[in-house]
Amino acid sequence: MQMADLARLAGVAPSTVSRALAGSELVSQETRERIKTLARQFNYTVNRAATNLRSGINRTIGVVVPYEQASRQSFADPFLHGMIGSLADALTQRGYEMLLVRIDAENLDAASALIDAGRTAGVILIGQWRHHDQLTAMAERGLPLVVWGTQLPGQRYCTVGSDNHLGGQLVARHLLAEGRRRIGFLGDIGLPEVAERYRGFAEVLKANKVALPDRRHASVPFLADAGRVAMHALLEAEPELDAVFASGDLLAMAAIGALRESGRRVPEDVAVVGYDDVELAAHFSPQLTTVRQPIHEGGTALVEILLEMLERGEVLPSIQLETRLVVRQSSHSGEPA
Amino acid sequence: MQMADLARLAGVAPSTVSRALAGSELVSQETRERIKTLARQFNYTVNRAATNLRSGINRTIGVVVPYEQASRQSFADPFLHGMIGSLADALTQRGYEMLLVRIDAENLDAASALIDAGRTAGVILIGQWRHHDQLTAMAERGLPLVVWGTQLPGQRYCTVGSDNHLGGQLVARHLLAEGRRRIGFLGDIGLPEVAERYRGFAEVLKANKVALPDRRHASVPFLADAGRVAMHALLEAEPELDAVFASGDLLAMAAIGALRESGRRVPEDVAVVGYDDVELAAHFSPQLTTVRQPIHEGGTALVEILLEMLERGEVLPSIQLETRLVVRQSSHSGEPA
DNA sequence: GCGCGAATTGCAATCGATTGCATCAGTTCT
DNA sequence: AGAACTGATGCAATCGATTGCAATTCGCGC
Repeated sequence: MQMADLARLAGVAPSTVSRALAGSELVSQETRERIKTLARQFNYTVNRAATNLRSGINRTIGVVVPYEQASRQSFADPFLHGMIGSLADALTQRGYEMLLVRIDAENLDAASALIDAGRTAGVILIGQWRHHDQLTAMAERGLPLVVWGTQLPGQRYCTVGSDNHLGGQLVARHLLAEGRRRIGFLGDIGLPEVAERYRGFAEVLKANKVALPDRRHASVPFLADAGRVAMHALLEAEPELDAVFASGDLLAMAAIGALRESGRRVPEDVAVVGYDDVELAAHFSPQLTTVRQPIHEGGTALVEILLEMLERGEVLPSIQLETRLVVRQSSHSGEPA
Repeated sequence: MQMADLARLAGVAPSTVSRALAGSELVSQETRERIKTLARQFNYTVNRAATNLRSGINRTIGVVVPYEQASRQSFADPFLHGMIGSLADALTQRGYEMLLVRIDAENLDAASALIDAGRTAGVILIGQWRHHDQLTAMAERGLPLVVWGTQLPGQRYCTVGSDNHLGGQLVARHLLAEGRRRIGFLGDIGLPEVAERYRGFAEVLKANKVALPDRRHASVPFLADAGRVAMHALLEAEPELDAVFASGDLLAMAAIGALRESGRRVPEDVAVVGYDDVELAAHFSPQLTTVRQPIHEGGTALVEILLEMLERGEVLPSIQLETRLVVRQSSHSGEPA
């Protein structure tokens, strides 16, 4: 069943059917209704590939979730999940479709093939990973691209994200105020976002003359198992640890599990702070202190900026979302250790 | 830049370029290499809409995640998230693309438009929701469709899922063995999967002459907040509750939070069992006892069955995945209450 | 009664690829 | 040398829609 068939059934030309289904005013109200009804009756839907080809209009957006060969399955992070949900909703609401694509993080510019092939109108990339350079190159080729991540100096592409540097500072100040002094850090500073969090965090500690030796920093991907293992290692290296800043809520939760296993209480013995404020953070036990990244606003912003870039044909400036610390139980004891 | 341009650059006909890029043996090895190199140099990628239109081949699959108007944002469930990740990986690995689509759960057959429009080759639907009838109608129209859900008697479409009935039984037996007698249930039995879990659960209780009055059953969607509220309500109605079976891990976690708030200990005062075994279940505290749904296998099975259905052009039989109880801390106390 | 404009509808070219068939050069065989 | 065949490439129709422009109809004013 195709447009020509429907045209025959309706006794009109295909062009009229095309216009009618598109709701064009050029077709009389009556004909329009008649054709639409007929289409519904016969389960006819306009072929998307043909429309796309002829009109050049494409209303699908590629959402790229890179994976790292090394740390198999980077899809386990609840923050990432929330972001995908938020993007799906934002795109659907604006009448766009969402193509979910996984590519190798070592080869981020494979994402540009989506656009070159006319597959998607634009691309939303989740995370900068280790390839700032590739992203810059893509933006300079004029590819419509928006990245969830942190804003780096002199950056040519558009990012949306929280103020990671500030976030790190907030955590450090909070833990210091809680009287903690032997503070560890969990996260992979090879990733720009994490690096910024670490930078803000380390700055404040330094300004307060609190040491942050290397042994208090465990490099670990966003995976629960890895987090647990890393936390145990951290405790081994520094048994007197009294607080941990995990660069993601998933890591924070895994860390809490490990701390419990080692016989420590949270927050009494060790305070834990996460990053993201995923939905479960408020329902975890103990409820998780964390830096809130407004996920819903983030998804909406990514979509809106990308769509505006498509319309205007130019790269728009990056955005930093409101970033604040949400203090809950995991870091807040009446009597700090 | 399109195929004709590349043909001109290479000094050959477009047809040759087409064959070369498709890796056809009809083109000499040498020409093929030359054209491929040229294409790479100029960032040329074959237009997908055109290919799709002409060849009729479509390698994208629609993954449909329904939402319920009533319980806003059904995208918060970690099990759902894991499933999406698993599907994305399985599809990518087989060279398919994944279109993530949200539709109104009241109108599931909107999913068929994806296929009618040639947008996707087939559809994977997550959850049966309340519209068994619509799904049956779709399958009878011959739409390539696979559903994550539970197998219902006389069903005409293909489902993949755990053995929900067995799962419910396992939970009941376990809780009884732990000495629990006043057991509550959290979940919406309007959903077939949950209904089956409840059926198995209730059967075993009945067979053991343990009462399951209505006041011990709270109907609640898969949302953390709702779970928390429902758990409090359950405690109000039945303060002596000594166990809860939550029909999803998210609900179980929320329930544990609520139990703590009410001053009860888990598992000493109240045992909690979930369903799904999401990744975090093992890292929660207390570690969550739950019925394992093998998510990775599930995603793989959904994809493989759908692809085979596309190939064979017929509906394949449903599958029930291995279903077992994973006993962890949340339900297992040395001395049951 | 004729011309003119507005409202509808139809014609045919077009989007960017794919593919059956024809073509052509070069070998091989007799 | 000519026929038959093989391997590589080109020609042109085709996929299913959209859209600029032409054509038709109708009402209305003069």
